[in-house]
Amino acid sequence: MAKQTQLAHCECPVARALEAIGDRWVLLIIRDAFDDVRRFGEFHKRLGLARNVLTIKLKQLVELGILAVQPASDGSAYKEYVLTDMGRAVFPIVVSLRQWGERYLFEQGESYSQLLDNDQAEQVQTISVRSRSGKALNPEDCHRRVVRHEG
Amino acid sequence: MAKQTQLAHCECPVARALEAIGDRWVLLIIRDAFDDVRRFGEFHKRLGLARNVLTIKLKQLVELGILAVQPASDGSAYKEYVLTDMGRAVFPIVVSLRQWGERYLFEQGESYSQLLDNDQAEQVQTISVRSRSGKALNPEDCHRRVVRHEG
DNA sequence: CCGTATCCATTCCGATACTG
DNA sequence: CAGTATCGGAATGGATACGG
Repeated sequence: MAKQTQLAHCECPVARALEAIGDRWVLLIIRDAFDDVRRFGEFHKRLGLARNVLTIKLKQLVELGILAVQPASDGSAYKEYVLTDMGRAVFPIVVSLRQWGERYLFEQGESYSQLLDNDQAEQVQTISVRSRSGKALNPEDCHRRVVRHEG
Repeated sequence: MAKQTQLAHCECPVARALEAIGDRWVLLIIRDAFDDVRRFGEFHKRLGLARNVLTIKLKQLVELGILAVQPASDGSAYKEYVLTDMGRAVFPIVVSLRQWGERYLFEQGESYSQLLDNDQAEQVQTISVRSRSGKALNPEDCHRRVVRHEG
């Protein structure tokens, strides 16, 4: 709790982001939401986590503004959880995690799921950090400076 | 433990990546390593976590191959922890977390640290997912397919 | 200054049972 | 099917004390 408060008020955006979504279940829920999963039971089935935990995580995500609750599209009595713009903006985080995992965490011959674009059915580009001019940047090509947020 | 094993053997690279580095402290240690922090005491001072915890996290990161241990560059008796190529490859993950945090987690007037490139001292590009042809892709423009890892 | 070992509080999570 | 309430075990992390 003390730690959470620290991070949440920290001026490092990385720390704040981790405070919000730096949680295994939360990121996996968002990953599945990108796969168009919307229903409680569907999340539950795919993730295999306890239902009470899922309840809590979904609630957190709604409070954070990452998911929004909608009436079910099929007319059933239940809710659906859909990504907001803020939630959809997590996409590059999930994809960069994915690409790093693909690259370093699989042995020869193991199978894994790849991300393809719908148009060409080709793998997406490997995400990289780029300068305004488009040059790929390594960690040592960058530095940090404190500024004031102007909306 | 049961959960960890599940995720670690899962064929989803996102899940595996989270299993490895989906931990607040771990990612914050890597973030500081990008800031050229190398020493135990320096990590400790900047992160403010308990020393025993730091010991464990550093050991994990070394085992994973994200950090490597070196003799101290200043001739002192102690170790230094430096990023490997695998560790440096985490850069886009940290930067995308940063950009998402900047965008959604700060109020007007709050200050935060920004990432600039050394050459032009301009903010880096906002990270996005792109097709081979360079087109920006939204989550719904993509799909997944299972393949076999060929080195 | 670096790192480890022990102890304890808290948190997290799964299993289960229950409600609508 | 969707969601809540309770409980117990496991893991996490902080404080502290100790050794290199």
